[in-house]
Amino acid sequence: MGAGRVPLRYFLLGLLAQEPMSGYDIKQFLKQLGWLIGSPSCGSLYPALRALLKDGLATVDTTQSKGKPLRKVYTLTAAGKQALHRWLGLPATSFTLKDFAMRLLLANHLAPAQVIHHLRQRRADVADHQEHIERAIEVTGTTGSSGRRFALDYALALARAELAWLDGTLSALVRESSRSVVETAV
Amino acid sequence: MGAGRVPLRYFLLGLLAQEPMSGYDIKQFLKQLGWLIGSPSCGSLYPALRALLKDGLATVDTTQSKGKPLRKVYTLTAAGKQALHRWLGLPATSFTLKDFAMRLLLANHLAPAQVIHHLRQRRADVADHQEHIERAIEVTGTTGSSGRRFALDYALALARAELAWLDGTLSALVRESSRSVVETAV
DNA sequence: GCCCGCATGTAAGACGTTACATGATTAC
DNA sequence: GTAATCATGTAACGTCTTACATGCGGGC
Repeated sequence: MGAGRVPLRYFLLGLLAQEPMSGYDIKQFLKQLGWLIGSPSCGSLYPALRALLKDGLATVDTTQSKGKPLRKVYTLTAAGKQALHRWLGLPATSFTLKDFAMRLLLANHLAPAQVIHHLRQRRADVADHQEHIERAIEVTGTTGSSGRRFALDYALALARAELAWLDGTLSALVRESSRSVVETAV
Repeated sequence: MGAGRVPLRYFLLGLLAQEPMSGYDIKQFLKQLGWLIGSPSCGSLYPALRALLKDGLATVDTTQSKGKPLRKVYTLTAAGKQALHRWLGLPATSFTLKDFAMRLLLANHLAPAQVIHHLRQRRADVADHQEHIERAIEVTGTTGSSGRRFALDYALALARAELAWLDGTLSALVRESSRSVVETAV
C-alpha cells in the first residue's frame, strides 16, 4: 500500500456506511469539512468507487432526475460493511493527522470503548512526538538556524493543542461512558 | 506535479543550502524533527539527490572514512541556490500543513519581510479554513453523526491553535523588524 | 554468532493529481 | 451568450512507498 496511509477506498467504505451517496455527494461532503481530510479529485474518486463495485463491497443505483445528469448512488453491501469494520477495528498502526481525522469522522461506527482506544493511541503518539520536539529544542538551544527554531516551535504548539483537545475529548467520553454504565447498572 | 505539493527536490535544495549533507544526514535531520515533515524513504531520497546532480544544482564529494561505508556529501552549486530562491520567493499558492512546515524550516533563507509575508498568507488560509469549519458547525447543530461533530471540533481546535501561534509569531517578527528599521534609521 | 547502526542504492507497484472531455440546466 | 453548477469519466504523469540487495564494524 502506497504508504502507511489510508487508501481512499477504505475511507469511502466509511462514508457510504453513513448513508448511500454519489461520487459528487462525497466530494461536496468532504469539501465542507475543509482542509482536514481534503476532497479527492475526480481521477481518484470515481475509479475508487468502481473498484468497490468490482469487489462486491457496494452496489449502484443509477437515477436520472428530469433535466439533471444521471446520478450513481452507491450503497454498501454486507461485505462492504464487514470490510469497513475489519479496517476500523484492527491494529491501526500509528496514523498521520489525516488518517486520524478520517477515523475520527467515522467514529460513530465504533463502540465508545473503541473510540476511546483510538483517541488514547493518538494521544500516545502525539505525546511521543511532543517529547521528541522538546528534546530537539533543548539540544538545539540557541544554535541552529532560525528556520529550525521556527519549525520546532510551530510543531510544539500544534502538538500541545492537539494533546489538549485529545485530553478534553477523552475525559468527556470517559465520563459519559462511565455514566451510561452506571445507568445500565441501575 | 503530482499535487500542489512540494516535490522533495525543492526541499532538498533548502536543506543543502544550510550545509552540505549526505542522504543519510538528511534522513537523520528530518527524523529528528519528528512528524512535522516526516523522513523521506530511501527510494525517494537517493534518486532525488542524483537528480539534483544531473540538473547541475549540486555537486558530490565522496568521502571514505576508514572502516565506514562511503559517504556522498552533496553541496549546492550557484545554480542550485538560484533555483532555491526562485522557489522560495515565488507565489506560493496556498500550501498544506506540510508544505508550510517545509518553508518555515527554510525561513532563514528569506528576508524577514518575506517570512512575514508567508506567515500572513498562511494566516489568511487558516482563518478561511476556521470560518469554513465554524459555518459547518453552525449548520450541523446537533444533527449529523457524532463522528462529524468530533471531526469538526478537532479541526476547529487545531485551526485555532495554529492561528494563535501565527499571530504570536507574527507580532514578534513585526516588532523585531520595526525595531531594526528604527535602529537603522538611528 | 547475531543483530543493529551506518550508508547507499534499485525495482515494482500503489496512489493520486492535473488536465481534458462531455453534456444538460440555471442564472445573469 | 457566457458562466457556473451538477455529474461522470479517462489518460498521462509524477511521486512516493515498500521491499529487497549490499557491505562493513561494533556491542552483547
